[in-house]
Amino acid sequence: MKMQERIQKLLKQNNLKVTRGRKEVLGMLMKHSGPLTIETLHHKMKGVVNITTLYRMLQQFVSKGIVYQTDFRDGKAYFEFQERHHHHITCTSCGRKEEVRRCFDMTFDKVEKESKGFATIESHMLEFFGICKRCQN
Amino acid sequence: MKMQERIQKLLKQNNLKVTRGRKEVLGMLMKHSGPLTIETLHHKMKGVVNITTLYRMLQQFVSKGIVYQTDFRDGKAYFEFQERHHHHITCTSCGRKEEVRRCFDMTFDKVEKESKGFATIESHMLEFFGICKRCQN
DNA sequence: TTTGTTAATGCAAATAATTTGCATCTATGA
DNA sequence: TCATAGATGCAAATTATTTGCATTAACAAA
Repeated sequence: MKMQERIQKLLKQNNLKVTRGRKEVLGMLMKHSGPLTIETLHHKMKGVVNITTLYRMLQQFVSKGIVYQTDFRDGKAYFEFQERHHHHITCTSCGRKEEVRRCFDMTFDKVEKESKGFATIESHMLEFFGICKRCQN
Repeated sequence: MKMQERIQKLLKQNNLKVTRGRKEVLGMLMKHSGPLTIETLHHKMKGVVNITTLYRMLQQFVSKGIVYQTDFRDGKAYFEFQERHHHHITCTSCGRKEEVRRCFDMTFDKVEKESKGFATIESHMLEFFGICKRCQN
């Protein structure tokens, strides 16, 4: 399936109007591998969408589960479209990031069952921090 | 062991000077259960430490592994002193939080082994999001 | 195709979070 | 007691995020 077609489907499934802005932003996230800040994303899309709209758009994408939102302890939010769900390790010295392909979803089912106040877990965020080999030398 | 004694030990072990500010801040984090923002912490300690110092202090505590830093997708950082390491579920509707006592450290060892670029994982951050039972009704 | 409704967007401004530079002070080891 | 590196405070700058409101565009129904 072509990307534009896929984006259209994805938006409709989530009751979101198919606008030029959304198509472009989702497209950019799909093409780009790795998490992006709003600022960077805005830069990459110069002129296409206002930064306020970007904030609102991404909030929606995250709440619909289309986009993964995460945090690398540097004071800004990161967003990533994930072909397969995954996480990251970040070097606390240089910021280098590596994908963590391992999936923890099975363990997470147990969290749901053990919770008193929550019936459903919709999403999670998991990030690792360490010193990369390059920085260690 | 008394709390003040414990704090002193904790700071010395981490090559941090034992200052009044650090003792008070760590003490406050220990007494309070649950994650706090810098803003809230600053409020609770009115007059004792400057907010800039608080930022620097907490950054150190986190990098030394004394304090757990996390993120609840609301644009600010949260800090928690954890007697036993744990995580949280947050309601995306009302913000209510519940502790997740389950420990994932065994699984995380595997992440370390499987990584190419990182030899040691120093910390991680794991947060769950969903709708709490109260909001579901 | 036209129209009405509702959601989406842009813009300007406000607010909130975090960082920086620099001068001063203080904990601690010699 | 003294020297020094690290810790702190203050003011200001920077960066991230949100709000209110007016305008526009998507799309379902006529």
